[in-house]
Amino acid sequence: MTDSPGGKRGGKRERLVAGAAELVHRKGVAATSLADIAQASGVPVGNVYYYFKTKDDLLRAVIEAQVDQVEALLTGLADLPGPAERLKALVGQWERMRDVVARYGCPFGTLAADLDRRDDGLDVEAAGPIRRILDWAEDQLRALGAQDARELATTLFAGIQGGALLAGALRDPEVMSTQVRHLRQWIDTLARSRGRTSPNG
Amino acid sequence: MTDSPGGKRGGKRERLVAGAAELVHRKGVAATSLADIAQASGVPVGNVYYYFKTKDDLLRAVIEAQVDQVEALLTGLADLPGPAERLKALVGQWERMRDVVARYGCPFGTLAADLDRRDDGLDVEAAGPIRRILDWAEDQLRALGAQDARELATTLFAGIQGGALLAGALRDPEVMSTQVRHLRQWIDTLARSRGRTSPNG
DNA sequence: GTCTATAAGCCGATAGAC
DNA sequence: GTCTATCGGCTTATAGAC
Repeated sequence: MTDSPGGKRGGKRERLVAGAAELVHRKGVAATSLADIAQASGVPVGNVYYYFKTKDDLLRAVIEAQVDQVEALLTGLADLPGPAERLKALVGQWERMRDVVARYGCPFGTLAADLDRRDDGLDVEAAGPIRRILDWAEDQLRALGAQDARELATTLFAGIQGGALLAGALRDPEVMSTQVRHLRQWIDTLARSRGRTSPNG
Repeated sequence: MTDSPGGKRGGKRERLVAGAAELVHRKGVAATSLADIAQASGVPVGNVYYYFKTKDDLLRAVIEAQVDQVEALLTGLADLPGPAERLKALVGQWERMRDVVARYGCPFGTLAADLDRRDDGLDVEAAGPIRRILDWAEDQLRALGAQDARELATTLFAGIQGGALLAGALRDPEVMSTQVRHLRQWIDTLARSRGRTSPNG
């Protein structure tokens, strides 16, 4: 942030990415203009193109920031003693975000949903954060003794994303909390009786 | 639909609503222009405003069409012998739509997610189809003997919507199918042991 | 590196001929 | 009722002064 002369940037690139991430989350990709982002980031409109060649380039940077964010989250979870604790701490993240989620949805889910209607590469990239969480959850569930870890990870994360979508549509943070509580109980059940294949039964 | 002279309409209104529904599903609300809709519906651009005063008015008609669609679906399910059969037939709908869902998401979920970022009335209206399905599922689960029918309905539909979102993000119809299979098993478990409160355990 | 000014095109919405 | 032509505004992106 504090740059010496000759290479000074003033963190404008970072501010643009952060501003884009927030606006894209709140208004959606198509409804967010570069002018909006520039203004929210305190950067002149035309100057955006010095840091990002196109709007898609800026979106790519937002996705990369999300991937870093997920990576940092999962790294922090690694300290916890067991896979069940780690999985419950993961879903706890959406409990902590419940008010934002109930208003604008899950940042990862909404961005992926926004961009997966495309056909260029950006749709695949936008699924990165989700894919990373699924892979990690699969590892934890396997460590927990689950046979069909991938399917269980999908069901777990589908519960989170579906809960986030319904909480947003109904404008009710309680929906997210209820869903998180159910998923925590399910993880406990799974931890107690290892090797069970049915995620819901 | 078949009009006599003096009041002839040629079904243009219906074609506009159908075209708007399809394009809004595939490209999203903000990315779909009235010109796109008019062209897809075989109606001149300026003529759209004879049938709908604004773009939001047309969106409102799309939502109403979705509500009718949900109502027809649920009415068809009423013939089935028991609540468990009806619930399993409901989730079976997303299995049948799996290819579309894996490409463009669930029509109800994506439209609700698109519009719930707003603050005008349209965000609440867009949640109508989802709310209707939740209410119906709650009734079925209560008939099945569940104590916390509303929470179970939320968990069930969250599983569907989350599965649809993940299937879309990962571009994998199998994700939707796997999720539907899990939910069917869960309904069976629930039907066998009535009164259990935990949806996953 | 930073910023203003503006190009070129698409948007929702309107006016008015037929 | 139907359609063409078009307005004003906003969009992404660029040119070029400083």
